[in-house]
Amino acid sequence: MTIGEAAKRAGISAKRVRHYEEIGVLSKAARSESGYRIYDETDVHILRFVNRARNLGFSMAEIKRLVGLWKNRRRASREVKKIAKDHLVGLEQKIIELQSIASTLRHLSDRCSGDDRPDCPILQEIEFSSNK
Amino acid sequence: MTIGEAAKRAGISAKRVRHYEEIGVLSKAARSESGYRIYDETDVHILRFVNRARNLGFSMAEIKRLVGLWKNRRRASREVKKIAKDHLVGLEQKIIELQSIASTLRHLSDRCSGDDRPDCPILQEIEFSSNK
DNA sequence: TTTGACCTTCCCATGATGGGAAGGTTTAGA
DNA sequence: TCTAAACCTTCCCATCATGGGAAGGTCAAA
Repeated sequence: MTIGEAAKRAGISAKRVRHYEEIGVLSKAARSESGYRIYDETDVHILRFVNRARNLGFSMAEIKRLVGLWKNRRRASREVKKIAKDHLVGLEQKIIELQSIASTLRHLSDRCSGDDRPDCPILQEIEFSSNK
Repeated sequence: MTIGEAAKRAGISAKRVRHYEEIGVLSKAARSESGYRIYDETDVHILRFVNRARNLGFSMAEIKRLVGLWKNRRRASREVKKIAKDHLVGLEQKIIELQSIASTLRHLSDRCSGDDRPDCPILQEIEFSSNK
């Protein structure tokens, strides 16, 4: 099938499929006589896998490794778990950071009248708070 | 003072200061005869403000507006509060999304032995889960 | 045969920086 | 006074994952 068909079946854009080939997540596609890329069910399967991993927030570098491990039936599950765990740790840190920021903003926002008056604790606190 | 001094006092890099000028967060700096940018205390003050807003996760577009409002003593606090609230809503959505992803990953990770065996629920679930 | 819907490669843009090159300026010390 | 270090300048490239679009070739149906 053509790139457009494969992309549609995987639920992503053809642009992305070419990109995934370029960065090595997908191996180079076979070509028709006229130069069109040719895909089969296995490729669609991989593309779906990539898309789902992406929805779990994995970076393309991580996904590249995951696809490699996924193709290899003899890999140790340890490797996969390590990638997932590392990713999870990063996520958890990010969540804590965002929660801290959100909490600060809620505090500031609550104390701002938010009307026609110019007085604004939000600006004042951004202005005078310590860095970080 | 020179750009290096101003940057140091604000706790950021000189690169960033030039960048902030380029995107209009900072107005164009005066120049010495030899073409060096010249800064004063007010500029350092603004740079610190920008850096703090950045630490609160505001985008440069939002910061640009905040700096504008901050300079204007007659602005309505409503405007500032709206920017902060909008930002907060975005943050909260992001947090929920990351928490959902983290929860899925924890679940997957817990069920993977993570040893020499090849069986790996993580890959299996990424493979067969529905999209999104 | 024409037309429209594909496909190809290539370049540019995003956001907020950092890196580094090539070249000019200033400052401090020998 | 000369020189070397430590600044400064602009300009271009890279990040990351993706979209937009141009210019041009291919294919399938009418």
